[in-house]
Amino acid sequence: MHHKGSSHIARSAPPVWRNELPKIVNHDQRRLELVDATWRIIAQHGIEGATMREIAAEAGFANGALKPYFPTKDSLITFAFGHVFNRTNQRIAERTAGKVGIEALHGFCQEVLPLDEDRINEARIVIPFWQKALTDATKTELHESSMHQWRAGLQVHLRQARSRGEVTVPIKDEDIINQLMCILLGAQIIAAMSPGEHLPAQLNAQLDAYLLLLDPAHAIESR
Amino acid sequence: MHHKGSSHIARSAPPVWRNELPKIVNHDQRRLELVDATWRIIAQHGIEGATMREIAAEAGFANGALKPYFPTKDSLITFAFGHVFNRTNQRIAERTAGKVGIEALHGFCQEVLPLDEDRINEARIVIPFWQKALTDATKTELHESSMHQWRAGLQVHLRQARSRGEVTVPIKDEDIINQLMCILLGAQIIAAMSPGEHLPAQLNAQLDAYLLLLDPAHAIESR
DNA sequence: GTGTATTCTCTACAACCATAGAATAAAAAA
DNA sequence: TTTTTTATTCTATGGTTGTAGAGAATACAC
Repeated sequence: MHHKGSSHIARSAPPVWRNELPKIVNHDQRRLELVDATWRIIAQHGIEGATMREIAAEAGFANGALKPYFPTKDSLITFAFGHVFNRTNQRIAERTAGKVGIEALHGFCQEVLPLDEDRINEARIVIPFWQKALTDATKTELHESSMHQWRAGLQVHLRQARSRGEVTVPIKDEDIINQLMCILLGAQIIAAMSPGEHLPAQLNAQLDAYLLLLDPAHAIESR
Repeated sequence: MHHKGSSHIARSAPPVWRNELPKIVNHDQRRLELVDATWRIIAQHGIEGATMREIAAEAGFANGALKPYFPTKDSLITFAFGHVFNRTNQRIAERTAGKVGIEALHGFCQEVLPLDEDRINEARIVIPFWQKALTDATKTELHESSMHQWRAGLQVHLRQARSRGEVTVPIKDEDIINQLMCILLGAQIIAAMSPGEHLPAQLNAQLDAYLLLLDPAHAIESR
């Protein structure tokens, strides 16, 4: 009935109850494989096409093989969304490590903007997530915590940029952060809806132009 | 089998074939009522809860009563989305009539930003539409034509603002328009996901701050 | 090889959906 | 009133979904 894998942390220690139990597959790794298949299905056929059967087939299994790892569909989807968020946040952390001010802001945004196929797919997955979060309380929490995390990160970098004189514009930090959040989320929609029309170069130019706006003195000089 | 109502234009002229046919309900008006019920259902229970039965019940009818007016669910949903778009665009047209330059840009954006409950609900409906458009070709067309229409409108107002000296910043029009589009779409997401946290005053301040950025000389003066 | 715990496949089922169409009600016309 | 046309309800159907669980297949220990 119960499966032996923990929900998040791989317990490699063998159970001491009775003698050795052979444990063939790593449950947590399998979960990641399934999430990866889910990710592929959603990116390709949208969330409507992400049925348990489709996901199982994409992962190379039959209908009921998912249950020991995700007892319900909702648990799978929630886990998948969380995983995409975590991956994005990890990329952000790596990219901004050791950077400060405008450079950190720039790196942060570049890791969210849909500049390559992977991140365009992420955007295609995030949109169904927003839709789900609109009606599901637990997913709303996940979403809000992520958004607050991003805002906090942007806030730190923005303060540093201000103290370094890289941002001189007389606008409240709150408004700048809101603008940045909107630009990031809006770009995800635009690029997810019509990729090909909005190439990486355009998104980059748009971001650079905005960051340049934050130091008008410099912007005027560079005219 | 066939219903007599035209798809868009109310034909009040009685058919001359045979004798007078009594036509009790205005089909086009009924269609709008049904779209309104659909709108309410989606805003309240999300697109997942928008089943034919729910929509019919919300409109005060039984299950099969919708068919003479919308032969299929897809036709209803598509028509509903189109109607929301049209309503937004009409509001924009009214708001920007007789205005030019920055003032027109400001009015345009204010009619899209989710500043009141109606427009927050519109945002809640647009998100499922994006998700549908991701996999449905005809809806993608509807979306893209709308986005191009918005871009064209913004372009006109931006050019006027430039020629009036209200926008002096050395950034390509294309980039500014992209930024505005992202701000508008992003704000829809943010406000739809967590209304209450992002009040109209905040969104207004954010928009004003951005438009002020477009004329740095003026922004610096006002420091 | 034999036994055992595990993993997966396969079938089944109940719920729900969009849709179709017959049956019924209503309302105007004669 | 009676007839005719329209409008709506109601029931039925085929398909799809998530979930459950029995059984076969698998891999390890002895």
